[in-house]
Amino acid sequence: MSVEDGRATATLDSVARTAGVSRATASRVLTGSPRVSDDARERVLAAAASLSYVPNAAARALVTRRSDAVAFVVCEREERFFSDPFFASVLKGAHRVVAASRRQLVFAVVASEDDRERLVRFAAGGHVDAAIFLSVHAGETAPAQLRERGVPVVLVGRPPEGVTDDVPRADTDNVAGGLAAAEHVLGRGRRRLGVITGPLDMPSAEDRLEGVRRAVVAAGGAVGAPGGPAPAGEPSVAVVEGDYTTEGGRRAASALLERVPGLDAVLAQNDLMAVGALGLLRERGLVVPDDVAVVGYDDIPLASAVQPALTTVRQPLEELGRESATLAVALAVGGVDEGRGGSVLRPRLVVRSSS
Amino acid sequence: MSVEDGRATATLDSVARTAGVSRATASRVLTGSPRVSDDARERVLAAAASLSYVPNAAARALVTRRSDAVAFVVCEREERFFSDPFFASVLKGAHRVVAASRRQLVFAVVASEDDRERLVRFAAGGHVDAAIFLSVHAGETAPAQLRERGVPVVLVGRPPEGVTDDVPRADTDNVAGGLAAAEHVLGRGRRRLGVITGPLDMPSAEDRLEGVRRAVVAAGGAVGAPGGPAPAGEPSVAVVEGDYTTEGGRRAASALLERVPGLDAVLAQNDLMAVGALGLLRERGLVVPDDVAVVGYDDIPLASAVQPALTTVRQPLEELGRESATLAVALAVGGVDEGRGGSVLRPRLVVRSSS
DNA sequence: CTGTTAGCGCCTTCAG
DNA sequence: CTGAAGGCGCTAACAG
Repeated sequence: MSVEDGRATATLDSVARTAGVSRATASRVLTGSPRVSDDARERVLAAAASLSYVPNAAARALVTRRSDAVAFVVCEREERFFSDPFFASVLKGAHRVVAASRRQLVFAVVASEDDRERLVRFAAGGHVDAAIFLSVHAGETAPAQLRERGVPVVLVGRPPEGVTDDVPRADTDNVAGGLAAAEHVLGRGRRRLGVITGPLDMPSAEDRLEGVRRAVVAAGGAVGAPGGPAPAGEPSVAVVEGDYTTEGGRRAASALLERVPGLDAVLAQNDLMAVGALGLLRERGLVVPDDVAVVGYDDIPLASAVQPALTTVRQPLEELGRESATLAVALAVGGVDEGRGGSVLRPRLVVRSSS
Repeated sequence: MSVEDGRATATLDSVARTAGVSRATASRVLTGSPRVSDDARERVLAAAASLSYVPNAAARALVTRRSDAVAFVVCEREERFFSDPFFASVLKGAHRVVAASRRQLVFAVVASEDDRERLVRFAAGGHVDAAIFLSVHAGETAPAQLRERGVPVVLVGRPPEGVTDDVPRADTDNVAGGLAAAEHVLGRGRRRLGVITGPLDMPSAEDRLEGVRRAVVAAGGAVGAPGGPAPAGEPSVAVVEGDYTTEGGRRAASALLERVPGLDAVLAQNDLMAVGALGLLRERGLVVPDDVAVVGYDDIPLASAVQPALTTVRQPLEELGRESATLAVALAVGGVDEGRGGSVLRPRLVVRSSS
């Protein structure tokens, strides 16, 4: 500890002075340039330590045009964000990668127009070198605004029409996931399927549903005719929109029960809704899987903890986070997003006792 | 849209030029100074819009020494952070306040030494004007480091010894909370109490336990002698350390059952552990509350959803977030932390059917 | 009300 | 290997 520390924040100049070198040399040491004598390096490091020196990020960013931070932006209200472990897993994967690149992950919630505006100023203003967006709903303008202002953007999941064209993204094959779930129950003789979708303003919901449709059609069934009594043996599908919450799953299951006589399989587009359905079915005196099979989506920890354990379509969530972060870091280095591309991960059906 | 936009990011200078005014005037308009003619204002605004101008945050921060951002730092691994709704509620309250002050809330996880170092550089470097810390464990050095470098710090909850002296904070009265829980069960005739604490490297756990001790002593009981058979009618307390997770609650409840013959009340220091205890007790064939009363802490949504609904000590979580954010914003404006103080909120017992 | 003039702290050529 | 010098984009006095 030097005689006087703290107080006025140390600057590169003060470090250089107490080390007895020029600012340029001090800068070289602190940025890790090799062209410095060991002697000078040592003295600068000592001075910096004794002064608790931390480089002024603003000054540095002004000249380097980099902040060494990456934003992780979730376009949902806090409740949703926290109640669904989906986000936690993706964030975790992203955090790993960003931290490994020695960058700071800053995490923001955009739930209102005000939030959006503020985030754009923050990010486009230079506080982050790239941004990862999750849960992008129809009409979300932030990604486009950032791109327009030169901030590289990565999306997790396929964005709705018109959000941005041709942005790098990390995604899973939702059609394949829906298909796998439906084929599974059809293969076990289920015929009257009910689907509980996510919010339909996100393509992931549509895609998973599309997968189900394909499976049903391939099995010789009709789609979308919820009412009419289908010939025995011919599969049918009814669809109810949910909201990715447990409570929403309950409501949707109830609606399904009302609309589909003989319902024998429920395909929920996330595990939280599947759990809600499980609860409601039990209350109605139906046994899972004997009377009704239930399949979830995501494979969050809860899926294997409930009774009966949930058959579900596992998404590689952490990997999704890692993938998106890897893209973001690459773009942060490269400047704009000439990168394109991205990757599509494969979901995998995990069969447990609910089906 | 002007003929050429995007491309080279717009600067104040380019805005001023296309508006036909000086940089100073443009700056005045953009920072909301009143001393500008309507005419000039209009032209500058138009120019800025047509160029998609966003002020360079680094340049601005360099001169104003403010970033208009506040950090919300949680010192936990991602899992914990997301699995306990406690954090979500506090974050939500903080987000409200920070957003209302037109600042960006940036949220960071510090789970490793690397994370810590990076955060200190990020925050002390000027990317945020203040930092709110949650879940500060013994030995956490980040708050002190930031203070030393001139960044105002606010703590949620009382910090362990030696983390920082005399930092403004928002807290609840944990002794009162523990006391209320214990008095409640004692008042209903329970005599063999078991406490499942949180991690004991945080004072909140110690404080809640202290509250229980006081209640037991006041009721003429002995404390800490888990083994020996106490005279009938004389209350006793056994203590097991938990980790704030559901699974940890199960384990702790099991340990308690083993160590305390005739156990008739479990006081868990958060709801997640109480739920774990509930599950284990049921498996062991014990009926809640007939055989054993269970009391939780926090009052997260799950508490009222489980069967039987959990009696618990409600913490005003969102208010805790609002309080801490209010302090942080005040400090961000005022510069350093001459503020001190902070406030202590009162928890409240919510009686449901588990006791 | 507006333009001119200085830097904020740092990195980076460019000479030595 | 090191020092001197310039400028990143913006705001804040200071004159006009």
